Formats: sequence, structure tokens, C-alpha cells
Amino acid sequence: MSAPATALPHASLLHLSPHPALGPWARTRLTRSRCLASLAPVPAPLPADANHLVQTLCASGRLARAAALLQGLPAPTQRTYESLLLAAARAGDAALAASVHRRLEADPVFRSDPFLSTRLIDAYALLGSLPAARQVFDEAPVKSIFVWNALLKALALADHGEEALARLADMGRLGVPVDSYSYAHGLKACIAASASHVPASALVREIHAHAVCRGYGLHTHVATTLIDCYAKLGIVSYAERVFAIMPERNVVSWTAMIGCYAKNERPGDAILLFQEMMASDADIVPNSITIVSILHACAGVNALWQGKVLHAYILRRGFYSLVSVLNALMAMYMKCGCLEVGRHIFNWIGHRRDVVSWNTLISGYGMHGFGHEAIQVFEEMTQVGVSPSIITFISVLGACSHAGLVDEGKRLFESMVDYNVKPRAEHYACMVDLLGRAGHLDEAVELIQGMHIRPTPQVWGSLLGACRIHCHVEYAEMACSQLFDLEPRNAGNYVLLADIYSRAKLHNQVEVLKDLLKEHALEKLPGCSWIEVKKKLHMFVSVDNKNSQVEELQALIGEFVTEMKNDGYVPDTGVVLYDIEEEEKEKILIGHSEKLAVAFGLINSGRGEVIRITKNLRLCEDCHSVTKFISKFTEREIIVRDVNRFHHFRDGICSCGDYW
DNA sequence: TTAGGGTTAG
Repeated sequence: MSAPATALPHASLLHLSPHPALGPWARTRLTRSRCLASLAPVPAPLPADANHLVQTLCASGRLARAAALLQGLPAPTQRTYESLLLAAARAGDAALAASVHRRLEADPVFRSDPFLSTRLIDAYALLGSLPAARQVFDEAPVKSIFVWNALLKALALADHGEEALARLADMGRLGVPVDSYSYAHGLKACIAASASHVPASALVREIHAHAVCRGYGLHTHVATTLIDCYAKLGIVSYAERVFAIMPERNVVSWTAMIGCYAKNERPGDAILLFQEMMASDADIVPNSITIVSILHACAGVNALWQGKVLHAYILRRGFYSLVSVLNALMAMYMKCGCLEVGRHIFNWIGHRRDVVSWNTLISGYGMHGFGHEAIQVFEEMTQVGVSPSIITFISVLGACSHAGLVDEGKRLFESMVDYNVKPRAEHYACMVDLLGRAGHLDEAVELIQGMHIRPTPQVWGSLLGACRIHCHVEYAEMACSQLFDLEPRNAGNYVLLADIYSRAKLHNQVEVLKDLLKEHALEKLPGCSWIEVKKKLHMFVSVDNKNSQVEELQALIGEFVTEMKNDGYVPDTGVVLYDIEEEEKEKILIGHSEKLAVAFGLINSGRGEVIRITKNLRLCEDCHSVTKFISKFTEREIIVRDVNRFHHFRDGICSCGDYW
């Protein structure tokens, strides 16, 4: 069919050949603009700078045009191949990468080029095609150290840690020099070597020793990777040792060490290290990743004042344009009890919101007990076309669980398939928690028994937690028979079962469990609470004898307890597992860290101020009852964040409705 | 040519 006579003048002009009077520069420009407009056919012969044109198309994401041009290109340059491979990897276009690969294999100039072999391996690794990456390596005629390092990186990225370590060993055997890049990839591979019969910590230590012997132990990138590896393995003291001896620390190594503390439940130390970093050297300036890490640490200890200082810093440094920073800021406010400020930041982010922003808001509502609002945000998210992720469903199911929304949770769990999200063990753990807390224990057990994947400790842990609430001995024993096998060093499981036995008056079994704890030298995680008063963070440990004010604090709590007893309150000594007199048990209850923190807040803050506390464990029933009473008796608002959720105490009532 | 640190949940 011929073009209509009324075709637009500019469109028809594009089909004319460049005027012979035009110079070479103008002719090339005209040809390029036609190609970019995708209206002109591929010109033949190709312009003199066709390689440059392909590179420009790649940079602007017009891959179809770039790929078409490549086919007729008589002499692609190294840079052209590189641009195409990088663009294909970024766009997730595996077909394009394969087509460039085929073209390269037929090119006598570059088919043996080690530079392009590394680029091919990189591209296939990013596209998730490990077999193809491996094949490029095996067939590469020249295996430079770059090619080896690219393979190590690809294997570590694909979680093929054992194979990466085997290749690293090959390098030594074949006399290929190993450099700092090889060590950095090798260390990451240790963490990915989950199926290895050798523990990851032993692998990291071995490579660490090797790097030290070869003089790479203090290399900035190697040492920073070491800090991160030890952080992920939970060996904080080793990370500290590496950090301490680093001669030339930069912002990344400081951030890695701050992140190490934050990951390993030492947010207070993360904040102290950040303050040390700021005071240490004018050249070390925190970047957005440092800010995100430290905001996470502030959220961990409810350090609202420090978080507000960071908020001001974010504004000063212009980080307000970065969504990742705003997401972390939003999470910090919500975890520090300021739900509305978090919502305000979410609104402010506007159309730049990513899936993390939505997840943060959903989980924020969830942890504050606003289940319906969390579901509403979930629905809004899907309506505007954002695909829910694995974490979205964990967040929204968790929100249903905290609010006791059983039917809504079931509906959402069943809808996961509609969003192409396959339920994982984490989602089953959420559902077991939701059903179990609400008292549907039989249904929770049926769900576990029908799982298509092996139940993880989290799933059994959810069942055990529910059994503790409803004092169900039989199912608790079922859960523990799995948990003691799966995680024999987790003292918390033994303590929970002992608690259930204690409430069921099965004292002999309590003793058996206490003996087991002693036999395995397991220690219960001590209860710990934090409170920020007058811009300073204070920490309390249960039965704390170190704080100088502790006697005064306990006396104050004792007065409240006496008042409560007049109203019929009976201390819930069931949570104390020691075989001691009732009076002694009551003393232990008075020494619980959250009660000490509440009393400290009352004494050291003004009447109108909200008391904000964070606890590292679940709030015990007795502390819950006492805090409710204190909120009414003293007319103070008290907000406690425990390991699961928020409790807003006001006028003798808690926002959780005694359901947590 | 290549490499190191981060947010959302449980």
C-alpha cells in the first residue's frame, strides 16, 4: 500500500536522501536523527559513525534499533559490543545478549578479546544465566585475571558459593595471580556457600588468613568485605578487630561497621560509632547509605531525638530527593511511635513512591494495630498498579494478625496467587500466627501439615507462641519436638515451653527443661528496655542493679502495685520460672526492665510529655497490666514498642485491646 | 575493565 498523498511534510522528508550539497557532518546528523525517530529504514550504506550511533541508542534505551543496526555493521568496535551487552543486561533482555554473543563469536577481531569475555560474563550473570556465563569462561581463549574475577563474581551472585571457592582454588593451582578483587568475590562466595559441609565462618576465616598472607588483609575493599561478612555471620568481635586495624578507613568501611552493629541487635553501638565517625575526620562525610543505616539503628532503640537531628541533616545535605532515604526516615518515625509523621512523609514522596515506601506504610499501620488501614493501603497500592512483593504480603498479613482480622488475612493469603507471589515459609508463619493468636489452633496445625514446603523454625515458632497465649500443651510439645531439632541453641524455645508447663502446673517438666538449659549451657536473652529522656538514651536490664536510681524506681513501682492490689490486682507470677517464694517472685516482677523504664520516664520527664519505651522481647502480661494502671493513675500517655508491635497506653486502656 | 556499605518483614 502506497503512502497517502496527505502525509505530513516532515514525515515524507525523512524518506528523502540527504541533499548532495550537504557536508558529511550534516549528512550524518540527518541520518542519525532519522534513526532515532525510528521512522527511517536502516540506511545503507551505514553512516561512517554507525558505531557511535549504536552506542547512543544503547545509552537511550532504544535497544531494538541498536540491535537492528548491529546486524549490518561491518566493523563493530569493542565499545559498541560493550554498550550493547551492558544495555541488554540493564534491560533484562537475554535475547539481545545472546544475539550480541553470536555476532561476537563470528567476529575475527574480537572473538578472543578477554575484555569482552568479562563483559559477556557480567551480562549473563546480571541476566541470571549462570550456565551461559560459565560457558563463556570455559570457551574464552584468553583467561586474564579480569575474566577469572568476572566468573567469581557471577558465581557468588548466583549463590554458587562452593563453585566460586573451587575456582578460586583453581587460580592458585594454575598460578593465576589472585588480587584484591578475587578476595572480595571469594569472601562473598563464602556467605553464599550455604550448602557447604564447612561452616561459612570457617571459610571466611580461611580466606581472611590467605589474604593476610598475601598482603591484602588491610586493603580497603577486602577489609570492608570482611567486616560485612563477619557482620552477616554475627561475629561482631571479628568485624571490630578488622575495623580497628584498618589504616585508612573511608566512609564505606565506617558504614559497614555501623551496619554490623545495626544488624546484630546493637543499635546503640551503631549510633555511638556514627557519632565517633562524625567527630573523627573532616574528610569522612556520611553519604545516603550511611544515613539509611543510622536511621535504621535509631529506629532500633527508639532514639527519636537523634532521628530528628538526622532529619535536619537530610534537609541540609539535600538527601530529601532520594526515595531510599525518605523510606528509611518514614520507617524511623513510625517505629519511634510517630505514625502520623511517617504518613506525612509518605504523602510527600508522592509519585516517586516505590514498593518499599508502600511496604513501610503497611507495616507501620500493622505494628500500631491499625489492620484495616493497612489493608486499605494495600488495596490502594494495587489499584495504582504497584505490584505487591513478598514483603508486602508479610507486612499486610502481619497487620491482620496484630488486629485479629482472621477472615481478611485468609482472603489476602489466598489472593497471593493472583499477584504471582508464591507463598513462602514466611507467609505460612504469618498465617499460623494469625490463626493461632485468634485461637484457631487446629486450623493452624492443619495449615502446617498441608504445606508444600518444609516448615521452617519460624513456622513452628509461630505455633509455639500461639500455644503460649492459649496454654495448649499438646501442640506446644509438637512444635518443640521440631524446634529443638532445628535450632537446638535457641534458648527462647525452651523458655516458652517451660512457661507453658508452668501455667499448666506441670512443675516436673519445668524442672526438666531448666536442666536441659543448664546442660547445653544456654542462657535466656535478658529483657532490656530503652527510653530517651532529655535527648539521652537510657537502657535498663531486668533486675538492674547498675543504675544508681534503681532503688528509687523500684520503690515507685512498689507504690503503684500496692494501689493496684487495693483494686483487686494479683501479680502474674506465672511468668517467673524460678522455684522461689511468691514474695520473691513479686520482687522479680517489679524489677522487669520495662517497669524500670516507665518509672524512670515518670520521674525524669515533664507531665505533658509522652513516655516512649522500646523493649527487646515481647511485653509480659504483668508489665502490660501495671502499665495500663500507671497510665490512668498518673494521667500519662505511655507508648511501648515490644518485639512484635506497639502498645499505646492511655487512661488505663491499651491500643492492642489486650490482644498481642 | 572489575570490587566494599543501605531501607521495607519475620
